[in-house]
Amino acid sequence: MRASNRTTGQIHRQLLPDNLTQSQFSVLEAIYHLGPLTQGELGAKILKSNANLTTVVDSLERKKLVRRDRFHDDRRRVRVSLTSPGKALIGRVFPRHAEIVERVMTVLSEAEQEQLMALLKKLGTGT
Amino acid sequence: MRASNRTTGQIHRQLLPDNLTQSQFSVLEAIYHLGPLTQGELGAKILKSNANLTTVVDSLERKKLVRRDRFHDDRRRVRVSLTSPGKALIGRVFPRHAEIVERVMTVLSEAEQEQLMALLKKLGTGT
DNA sequence: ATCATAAATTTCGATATCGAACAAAATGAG
DNA sequence: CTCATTTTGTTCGATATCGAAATTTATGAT
Repeated sequence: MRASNRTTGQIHRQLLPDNLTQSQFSVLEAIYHLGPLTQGELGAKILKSNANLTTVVDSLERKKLVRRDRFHDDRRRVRVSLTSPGKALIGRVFPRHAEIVERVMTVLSEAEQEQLMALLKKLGTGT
Repeated sequence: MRASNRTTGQIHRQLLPDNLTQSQFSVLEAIYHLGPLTQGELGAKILKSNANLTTVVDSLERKKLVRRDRFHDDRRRVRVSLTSPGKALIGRVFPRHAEIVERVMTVLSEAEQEQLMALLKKLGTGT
């Protein structure tokens, strides 16, 4: 938990000036790199509940950073995509984010990073 | 994050029947094993802000699981200690908790657990 | 003794976050 | 086709959680 807090803490701090929470950032980043996604898909991606996704996407929509559209062929599903301000924002913020993650992780050598990934993968999937 | 979620998720699930959140449990557990602590000390221990500790201790106090006393020699500080129902509850819940952590962690061998601890310690302290 | 500063806690305002209950839409069995 | 079931998302009620401002108490310098 301490390692996790330290890492996400630094990530969160760099998002503050842009008034983004970690979840909001994660949603923007997911769409930025994967293209428009369903709320369900976003939930799976950022490891949050569907109920929570409703709230987070609401807040992003209020800020005009994303747009919601119903699918024509399955009207239960919502397609979440970036607006141009949203695209501009994440395009500006993401590089700094990548730098920070990079910097935090350089506490460990390449080999150690690989080891850590392997161990956490085991622990995370339970296999 | 996935590893952290899986672990804390299982911990949280076992606390649900007793209406305890993870933070509430962490506070009870800390006092149970270390004796009465200050809210500041509790915050440092469970890695949460002082503001948050006020809320968590409030909820535990409402349930009569802990007691708050001001120190006589420094009335700014609050001493948080277990009531007898609190002691009974944590005494009952903790063993199950330990089992679950144990079970989750046995996905990794002893050696792997040591490795993981060492790597996370580095990452967590930034050294 | 007095006052500026520091420390511990609380309050405030804003989101996050979840589980459960609900609504709407799709699907599949007969 | 029709109804039960499943899927997707929303709403509701509760707590967590933080940073910043406020409050109370202690401390140290003069």
